[in-house]
Amino acid sequence: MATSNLKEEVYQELSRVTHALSHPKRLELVDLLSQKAFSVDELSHEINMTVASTSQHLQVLKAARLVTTQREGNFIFYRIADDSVARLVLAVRELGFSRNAEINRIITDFRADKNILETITLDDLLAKSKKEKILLLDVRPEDEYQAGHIEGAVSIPVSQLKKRIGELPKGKTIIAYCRGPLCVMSVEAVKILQAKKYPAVQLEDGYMEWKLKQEELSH
Amino acid sequence: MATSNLKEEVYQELSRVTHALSHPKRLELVDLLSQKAFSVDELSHEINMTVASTSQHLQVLKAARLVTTQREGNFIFYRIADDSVARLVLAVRELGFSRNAEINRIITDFRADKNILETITLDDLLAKSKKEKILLLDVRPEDEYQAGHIEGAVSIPVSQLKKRIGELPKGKTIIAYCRGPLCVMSVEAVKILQAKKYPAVQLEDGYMEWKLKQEELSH
DNA sequence: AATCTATTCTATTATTTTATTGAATAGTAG
DNA sequence: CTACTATTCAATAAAATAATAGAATAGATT
Repeated sequence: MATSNLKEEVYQELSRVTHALSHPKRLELVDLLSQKAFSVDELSHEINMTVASTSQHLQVLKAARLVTTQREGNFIFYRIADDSVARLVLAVRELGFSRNAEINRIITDFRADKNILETITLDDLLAKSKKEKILLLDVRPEDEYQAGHIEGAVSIPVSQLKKRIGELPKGKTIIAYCRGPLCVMSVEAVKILQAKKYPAVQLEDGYMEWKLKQEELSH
Repeated sequence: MATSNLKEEVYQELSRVTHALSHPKRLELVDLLSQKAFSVDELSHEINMTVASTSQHLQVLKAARLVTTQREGNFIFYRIADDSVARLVLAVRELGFSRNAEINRIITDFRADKNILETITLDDLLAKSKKEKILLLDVRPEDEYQAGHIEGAVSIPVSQLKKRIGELPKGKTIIAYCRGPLCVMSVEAVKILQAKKYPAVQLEDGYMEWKLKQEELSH
């Protein structure tokens, strides 16, 4: 009787995962939650939607078991269920970046528009740190830095960079990073740094990309 | 002007990929195409849908650049665009298998129903081959074997197994594999083999899982 | 107990997706 | 050229999804 429903039933279940990730805002939510836990209210501002809509999308992610919730006082904090969820979204992004001409056009246009000359990846980072003295700068909001950051990084949120720029040493190349390739905080930071004649470069990857890579290396 | 549309536009594009994979039949199609190229007609039989519906789903996959087409005579053959697509679907499956209780229930029930006692994974395979003499048996249709198979495997499609069972050596443990964990051909094969007193075990993984693992190892 | 706050739920409307059917198309073979 | 085949397209109806606004809820604070 249960002869060949196996495939149907399992694919049905699996499609709940892909379906949950099939909406752009939900992809964005998972990417955000890869950084740290957020309240619904915070998330709604980040993704620029009403609280009610944000909540709806979070329900979908929760029903697919991609995120979990935890109440803390008045707030309900959403967090990613597992690093494997971040890994899946990363795989989607890499597939898109490597194979989708439209995405490449969007990013190329953006870089041209922002006069971004040089960016480096995590793979380049090690090589660069051997050639010259570098300082790794985390420009995300401080609570994200505290929830986890790339080893050796120093925290100055981009919002405070102008007034705290004196804290930075001269004579080192500053590598600024934020949430990842779709986050513009490091773009902003590099612009500020270069205006003050600091040698600064943007790291394409963010904290979660580094973390996932660390885990891979330890296997 | 293009100040902060970057994220929106890219997530929009990325969601085309996840959206294409958000339907159970389309997941199944991609899994099938991981084995070899198929015509629309063949695929429609495999996934048990009308040719028109199958074609529609294939258009969706094609629009998301997950598959490509090539005409050969009267037929149009669909193939997977890239191994990274198979890798993505594998990641979805692994996430589902590891974290979704419902999927585990479905599979446990299925195994109980079929009296399946022992299955092994690719990781177990090497260890087992050192302990005892084994024969790796590919029970998929022969054209799939010819399109690519696990190194050292011998082909006897499950449909021919009963009459060709004499070709198999006695005294070796037979490890039967097919398209992967959701394919029942190896289940069937093991049942036939055990009925004839051959020591036989089912390999959970299939050809594509092996191939992706090989690629990983070579990096 | 009453109030306040963050989140979720409900109802509604507009939009998108899906399966089905039958017609149209592109290319093959006679 | 004609008939044939595999595939795609087009039209339809049913179902699912999404955004919105406002009501309801659960827990914290007073």
